[in-house]
Amino acid sequence: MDPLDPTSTGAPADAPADTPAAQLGKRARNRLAVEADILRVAREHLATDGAAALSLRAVARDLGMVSSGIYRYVESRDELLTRLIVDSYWSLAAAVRSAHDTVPPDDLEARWDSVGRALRAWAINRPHDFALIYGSPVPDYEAPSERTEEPGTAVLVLLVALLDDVRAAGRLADPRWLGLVPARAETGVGAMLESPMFAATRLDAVDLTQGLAAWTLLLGAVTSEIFAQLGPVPDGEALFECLLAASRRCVIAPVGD
Amino acid sequence: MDPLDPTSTGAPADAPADTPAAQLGKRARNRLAVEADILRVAREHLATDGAAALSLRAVARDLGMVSSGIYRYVESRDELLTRLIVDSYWSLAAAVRSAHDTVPPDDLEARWDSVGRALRAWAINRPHDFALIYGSPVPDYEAPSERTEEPGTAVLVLLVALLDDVRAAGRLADPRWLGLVPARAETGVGAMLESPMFAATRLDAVDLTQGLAAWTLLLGAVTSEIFAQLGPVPDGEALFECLLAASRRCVIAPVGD
DNA sequence: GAAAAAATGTGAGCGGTGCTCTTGCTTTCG
DNA sequence: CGAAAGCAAGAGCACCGCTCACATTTTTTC
Repeated sequence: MDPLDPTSTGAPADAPADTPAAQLGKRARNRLAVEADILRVAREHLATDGAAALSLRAVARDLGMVSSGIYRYVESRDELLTRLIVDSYWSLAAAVRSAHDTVPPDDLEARWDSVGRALRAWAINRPHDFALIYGSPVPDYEAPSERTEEPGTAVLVLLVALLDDVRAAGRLADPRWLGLVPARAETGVGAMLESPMFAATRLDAVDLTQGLAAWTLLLGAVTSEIFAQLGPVPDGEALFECLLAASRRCVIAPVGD
Repeated sequence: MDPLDPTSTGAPADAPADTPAAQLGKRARNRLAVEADILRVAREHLATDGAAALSLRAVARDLGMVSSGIYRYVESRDELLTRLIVDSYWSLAAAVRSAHDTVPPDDLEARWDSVGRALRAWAINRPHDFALIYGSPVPDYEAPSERTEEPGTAVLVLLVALLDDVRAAGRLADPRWLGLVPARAETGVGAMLESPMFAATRLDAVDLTQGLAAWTLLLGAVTSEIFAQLGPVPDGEALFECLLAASRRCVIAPVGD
C-alpha cells in the first residue's frame, strides 16, 4: 500500500539482511504472526488437554477469531497435528543433540547416557508431546512421511553415528551377550542398512540389531514411565538409571572386557 | 466372573445349555443380551476405527436403538472404554497364559519365549486393543484402578512367578551383565517388593530390576512394531526374535554359563 | 388382582466439534 | 485505477456426549 517504499513492489522472496518482516506487506507480516500464534496456542492446549482434545474452534476462540477463520491458516485439524508433531520432533532432536554435544566425543558411555537422560527429561517436561510422537498413533490419521521423516529420524541419526564410533573404537559389546543369531539379524534388519542413514558407517546387521535392542530398551523405559504402565514406581529416576545402564551395555562393552 | 471366559471377547450371549437365563424374567434376560451386544459392537468399532473414534451414538445406531437409549446400559463413554480396557486385559492375559501353559515348566527359556511370542501375536491381531492398554493414555480419562488393577497385572503376575522359578533354579543371569548397581536397584524398585504380588517369591530388588529390564525390552519391542516407530522393517518377526532373545538374556543365564 | 415401583424406550434439546460455503471487505499487484 | 487475491464473519450441515421429560412395559408389593 505504501508507494514510498520502492522495494516493496520488488520480489519479496527472501534473503533480507535485517528486519525481514518489515519488508513484507502488512498482510504477509500478519500471516506469519497469526500462524505463530496458532501454533503457540495449540501447543498450550496440547500441554494441558492432550492431542485428542485439541480443538480448532478452541484455538480460534483463544485467538479472538471466528471458528471458520482459522481455516485460512490451517488446512485441517490433522494438518495442525502434523505441524505439532514436526515441531515436537525437532524440539526433541535439539534437546538430545545439545545434551550430547556437551560431553567429550571419546567418552562413549557418557554420550549414550546423555542421550538417554535428555530423552527422559524432555519426555517428562512435555509428556503430551512425547505421546504425540511415541505413543499410539492418532486413529484415522497418519503423519505424512515427507514431513516427519527427517525430524523423526534425527535422534536415530545421532545414535547411529554414536554406534559407529563405538564400533570404530572396538568397544562394541559381544553380540553373544544378547544371544544374537547373525543370520536372524541379517534377515531382520539387513535391508535397513541400505538406508542412506548408514551410508557413512561400517555397521553390519548384527551391530544394528544390538543398537536397536539398546534403543528399544531405552525408549521402552521412558514410555513405561511416562505412561505409568507399571503403576507408581518409588524412585523413577533410579529405576531409569538402571535401565539406562542396561541399554548401554547392549552396545558398549565395559572397559574391563 | 471367569477371567478367562472366552465369551468376554465379544461373542453374543446366547443362552447356554443349562439356561440360567431362563430363570430370569424377560427384562433381565434382555438386559444381559443388550449389554453383550453393546460390548460386541463397541469392539468392532474399536477394531476398525480406534478408541478415539468410538461413539456411543454409532453403537446405539448399529443396535437399532435411539442414541439416548444406550445410556440405560452404559454410564458414559468413559465407562464403556473402561469395560473395553478390562476386557482387553483379560483377553491378553488369557492368550499369554494359555501359550505359557503349553510348555514344560522346567524349560525356563521356552516359557519366557512363549510369553513374548503370545504377547506379540495378540498385539498384531488386535492392535487397537493393544494401543488401548499399552499406548498413550486417553486424555481426560483415567481407568479406575479398582477395575483395571487385577486384569492389568495378570501378565506381570505370571512373569513374576517365572522369574522366581528362574531364581529357584539358580539360572538368574549375572546382574553385572546389565551393569546393575545394587544400591540403585534397591532405591528404584525396593518398595515395589512390598506388593502382595511378590509375597510368595524370594526375589530381591536386583532380581526385580533385571526382570523389569527384560519386560521393558520385550514390551518396547512389541510397541515399536505395532506403532511402526521404526518405519517399515523388512522382517518384523526375525527382528522380534532377536529382541526376544535379548530380553530373555536379561533374566536367564545361558546354559553354558 | 390391583396398585405402586422400577426399568425401559422415545424424542427433543443443549452445547460442543470439524468443516464448507457465501457474503462482503481489504490488501496486493499488474 | 482496476482486477485479483487474501481475509473476516456468519450461517449452516452433520456429527458428538449427555440430559431431561414423557410414555410404555415389566416387576414387585400390597
